[in-house]
Amino acid sequence: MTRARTAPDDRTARGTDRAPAMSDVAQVAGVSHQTVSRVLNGHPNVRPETRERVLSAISQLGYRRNTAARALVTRRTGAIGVVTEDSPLYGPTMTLIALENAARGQGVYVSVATVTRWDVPGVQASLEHFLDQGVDGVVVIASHDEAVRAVQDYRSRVPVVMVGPSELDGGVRTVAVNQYAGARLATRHLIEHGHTDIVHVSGPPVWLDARARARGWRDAMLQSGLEPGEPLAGDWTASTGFRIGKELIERSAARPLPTAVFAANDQLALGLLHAFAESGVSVPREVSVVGFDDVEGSAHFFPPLTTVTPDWAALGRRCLEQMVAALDGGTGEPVLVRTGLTVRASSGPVRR
Amino acid sequence: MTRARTAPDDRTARGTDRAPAMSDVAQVAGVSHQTVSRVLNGHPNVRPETRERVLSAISQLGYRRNTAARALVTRRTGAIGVVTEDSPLYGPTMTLIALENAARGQGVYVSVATVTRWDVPGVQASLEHFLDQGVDGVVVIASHDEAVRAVQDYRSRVPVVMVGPSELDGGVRTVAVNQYAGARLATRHLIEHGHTDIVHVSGPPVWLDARARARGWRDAMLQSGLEPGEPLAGDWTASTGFRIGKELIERSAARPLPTAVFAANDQLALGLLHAFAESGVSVPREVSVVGFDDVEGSAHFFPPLTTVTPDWAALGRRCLEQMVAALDGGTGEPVLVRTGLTVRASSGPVRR
DNA sequence: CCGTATGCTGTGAGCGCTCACACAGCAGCC
DNA sequence: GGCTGCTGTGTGAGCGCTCACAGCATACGG
Repeated sequence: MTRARTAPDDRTARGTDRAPAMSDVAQVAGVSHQTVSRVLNGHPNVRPETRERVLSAISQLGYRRNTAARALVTRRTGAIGVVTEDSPLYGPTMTLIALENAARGQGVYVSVATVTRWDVPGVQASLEHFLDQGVDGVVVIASHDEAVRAVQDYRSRVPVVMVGPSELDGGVRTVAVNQYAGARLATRHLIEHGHTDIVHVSGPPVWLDARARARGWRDAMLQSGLEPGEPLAGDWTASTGFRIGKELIERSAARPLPTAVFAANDQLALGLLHAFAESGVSVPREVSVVGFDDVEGSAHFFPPLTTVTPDWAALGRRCLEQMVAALDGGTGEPVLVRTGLTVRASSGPVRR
Repeated sequence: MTRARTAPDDRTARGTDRAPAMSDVAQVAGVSHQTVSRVLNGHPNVRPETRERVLSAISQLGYRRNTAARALVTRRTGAIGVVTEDSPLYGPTMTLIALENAARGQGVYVSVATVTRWDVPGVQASLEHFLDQGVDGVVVIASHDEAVRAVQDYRSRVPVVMVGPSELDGGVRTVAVNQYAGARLATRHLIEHGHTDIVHVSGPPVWLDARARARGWRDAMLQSGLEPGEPLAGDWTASTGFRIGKELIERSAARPLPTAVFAANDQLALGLLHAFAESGVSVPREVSVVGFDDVEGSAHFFPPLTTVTPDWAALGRRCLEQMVAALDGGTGEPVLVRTGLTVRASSGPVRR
């Protein structure tokens, strides 16, 4: 009685090891499988009494709809893929979390794939991975030049949303934090405190984020009639911030220390703070420091860090909205999410 | 010619909008669909020449096997679910990344769900979510008491692996960082530098991790004939570390500052460093501080933090191994992953 | 009293794949 | 020659669901 295969007229005598199917529910409720399907899909034309019988049969059997069978016929798996970086960068992690939360609220499953380097083969391998899985759409959390190129070059059957670039050609939808506005906010904050010599330590220039932040700083400077000079190119790490901080101090014999530094992210700012502290340069008395991201713990850096605070949760939510719109075949305007500034002890008025 | 439904004898005339199916490949290659399936599944009994024909038909058509159809008959989706916390804690994030990397290497898809609070309903909702999706197994990254209870109480059709607890009853497999050994390592490091008054700031006691770390500290103290006293109960945040640091300083009139503090994680340590710096207490001259996790940037805290360094990548890999073993129906011994100690400037010899 | 509309339910096909099995061809062996 | 075994391939059923459509009531207009 527990044969793996059963004759057609024997369907209800399926092995006890097998999960119940729609036909089992139908039998228990005394209706056809189609009626069960109608109840499950919220079809209106079902008598309330029938609906009740079906629902109670479902809970009695612990029935769970088989997604594979459903996906086979509807051609929708209800899953989306998210490509993100394989290092725990704060922004991408927060975005992923918010995106997942929003997705679960809509009954969308979220699959992840990480990428070690944002090169074309790496990104396209992730896209392939998801297409093999049969996702309905893919979200790529990256504002890296090559990632953008990889996505734009890739013709896929499913919609793609990029988180990072502020807008893109080629039918790729975008959602982004307003990096530019955030950087201007930070720079203006420093200018309002009387700073005129404000150095920018940028992220790696192949990142769109890094360039947008640098542009925001530059434009804020120019608009106040200040000479921005060249930003110091870094990456996103504290080690590089530390190295650049040390360099600024070393060369201060020739070129005096700036009165303020705007770092492209909090890790860079952390490294700068470390370098200044180690060399006895007082922050914010001698140098003000402002970061970007508001990472966990930045309120307890030494001193607590003034930093630009993106609304990551909003980014994740808007991203899912874009994806849902794309799945429904709608058009999508690029979305920009606002940023705030959290002022802490690392920035203050000029004191020279 | 592009009707949605086609007659059986008309299968090859499917609409151009539809992805190619195995039968299309079969037609192009001049074989049966079954032979295509054999090639795809690496079945040995296929003539090399036939295999070549099939492979070239596959690449010519851009064929991709339909996972839904496959899952329907094999009862395996090839996907696993991962439940993790919806805040960007360092350890869980790193574990997820490593797990995903390992999974992709094995052709396993990784679906994620986050949990806001580790209570029974929350955890079980995530498990339900994954069972609805039809995953082959679930990994729960949590060493929280209630999460453990939720998982143990939940009778699921699929294997569950917990990352965090060092071992568990009820058929739940476990993979964990050796918290206990890491905490002993950190404590012994301090003892070897001559410290005798070593305070422990613990994580929230409902976390198994927190208790294991506290036990490691306690045992190391006792084995050296030192009196551990009661640990100070914190949570995992820098704010709490800051508060506790301030309290230690305030009461130092009555009870002198300890010469060393072992914090249950790096965030707590960061808060402690902040409190000490703000009050002019020199680290490590007056107090040594050791953390746990080796988070991004801990090398640039002020001063750079001595901390226990778990091998997160190994944790993720071992976790997937456990899952694969479970899927194959094998038995599984609890796995413990080793920890190291990264010594930096925040700890040093006693100077009193 | 018939024809049409409307609410509720059932029937059957088919999504694209894998599994079990059939079967042809060829070798080797009494 | 006939039996066995092996290799390579094809045939057909069925996984559990949704979709299109058929049916059978009851209602309502003429």
